[in-house]
Amino acid sequence: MARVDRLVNHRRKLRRGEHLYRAGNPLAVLYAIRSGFMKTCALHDDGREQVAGFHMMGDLLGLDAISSGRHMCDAVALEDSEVCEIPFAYLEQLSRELPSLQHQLHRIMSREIVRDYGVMLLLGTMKAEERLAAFLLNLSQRFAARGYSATEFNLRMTREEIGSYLGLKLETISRAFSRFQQDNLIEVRHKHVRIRDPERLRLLIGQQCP
Amino acid sequence: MARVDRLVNHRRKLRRGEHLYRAGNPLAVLYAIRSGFMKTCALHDDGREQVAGFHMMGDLLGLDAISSGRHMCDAVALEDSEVCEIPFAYLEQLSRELPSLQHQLHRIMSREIVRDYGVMLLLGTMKAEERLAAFLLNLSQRFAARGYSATEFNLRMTREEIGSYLGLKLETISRAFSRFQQDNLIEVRHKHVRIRDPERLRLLIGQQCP
DNA sequence: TGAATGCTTTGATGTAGGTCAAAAGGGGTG
DNA sequence: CACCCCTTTTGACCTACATCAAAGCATTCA
Repeated sequence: MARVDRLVNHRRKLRRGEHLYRAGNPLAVLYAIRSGFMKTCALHDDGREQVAGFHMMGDLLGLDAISSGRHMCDAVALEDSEVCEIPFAYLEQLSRELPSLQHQLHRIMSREIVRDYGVMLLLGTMKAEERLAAFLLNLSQRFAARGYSATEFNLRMTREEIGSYLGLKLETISRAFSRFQQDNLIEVRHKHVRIRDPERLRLLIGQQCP
Repeated sequence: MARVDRLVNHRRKLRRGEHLYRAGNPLAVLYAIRSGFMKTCALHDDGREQVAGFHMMGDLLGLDAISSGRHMCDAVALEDSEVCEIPFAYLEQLSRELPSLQHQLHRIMSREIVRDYGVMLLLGTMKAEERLAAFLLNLSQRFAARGYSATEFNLRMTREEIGSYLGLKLETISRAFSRFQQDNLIEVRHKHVRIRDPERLRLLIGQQCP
């Protein structure tokens, strides 16, 4: 137990806008988010980039770096945040001795793979409003799982970042928000969102494509 | 060594069109492809599905099932194939004793995560012809890594399956193929592809979006 | 071998979302 | 408190891709 404690010993604070790591940085530690809100950005050679995920308390970051020993994306704090640094070599060593820790690590990596499949489905098959609905419900569910309100929260990211994640332009996000508000599905005012009708929002996914 | 051998002891043959596993099946074994060609399909509750990846000799399948203990996608043989079954519990056990095996497993899972980021970029930011070019170059590179020709190969999947993977309709794929052929980038005749100008194909990615 | 079936190509037309533009709202900073 | 800059909203227009349709080819299975 003391050794597991040592695993999560080291803290690091980040100011809003600060990078936790950048593509190309060598892998030394994984990061568990203790508080705050972050995004990861996948980058293409030609300079294009896309938000690959939004991350909050409890999420583990840096798994992309294990394959090559270097990070393959950027991680940026969207608000002041605190992470705890987990030396990867030590994590591997300890997980050899603790089967439950080992299994937990595998489950976390697998969960990330499954999440990615979900994003592919979203990007490959859904229409704009479906994507935004899925995004909002996903956020809602994750806030709820952490003890926050499922129906009322502040967005930490801009419309442009939401758009990047969903493969859409910021104007499209803005229009979709307005439409959801018109239809009494949600209330949006700038970064603040209240979900008024989660059920209809859920229904909206899947009904749009004939 | 003998114990590692035992890990990859069990073979299974699949006929073209046969399912290796389906979403919902409990996780028992992972699968290493020995020969043949497969696709995995992510599914959404509402029945929509999308090809999440194409897999060939040497690829490891089933990692999506570790998180929940059940498979989260379908795996289907696109031609007669042979896989070898790797009992997951035994793999975990053995990797506790063999650090290099453990690390290898982690790298493979991480590589899948990185691959998924690439697909997100493709689906989120690229135009139709860029996607197809990226797809062809990726296939080419993987065939080359396995000792096959990088410039000439047979597609095992239909236009519809390529389209599903790339978030496009089969007609769009067909038109893009025709256009590439006109421009002397490739020769296509049904399933047979010859890449005539890999360099220009590579250049094409990134030039399309202003 | 030949009929059946599934795949592919190509054309004509429609539309969701992108692009461009302008104005308004907020929040951080000096 | 006031300024500046970043973000957001909304409108008008445009384009890439989807959709619909029909014909042409392969592959398969009897």
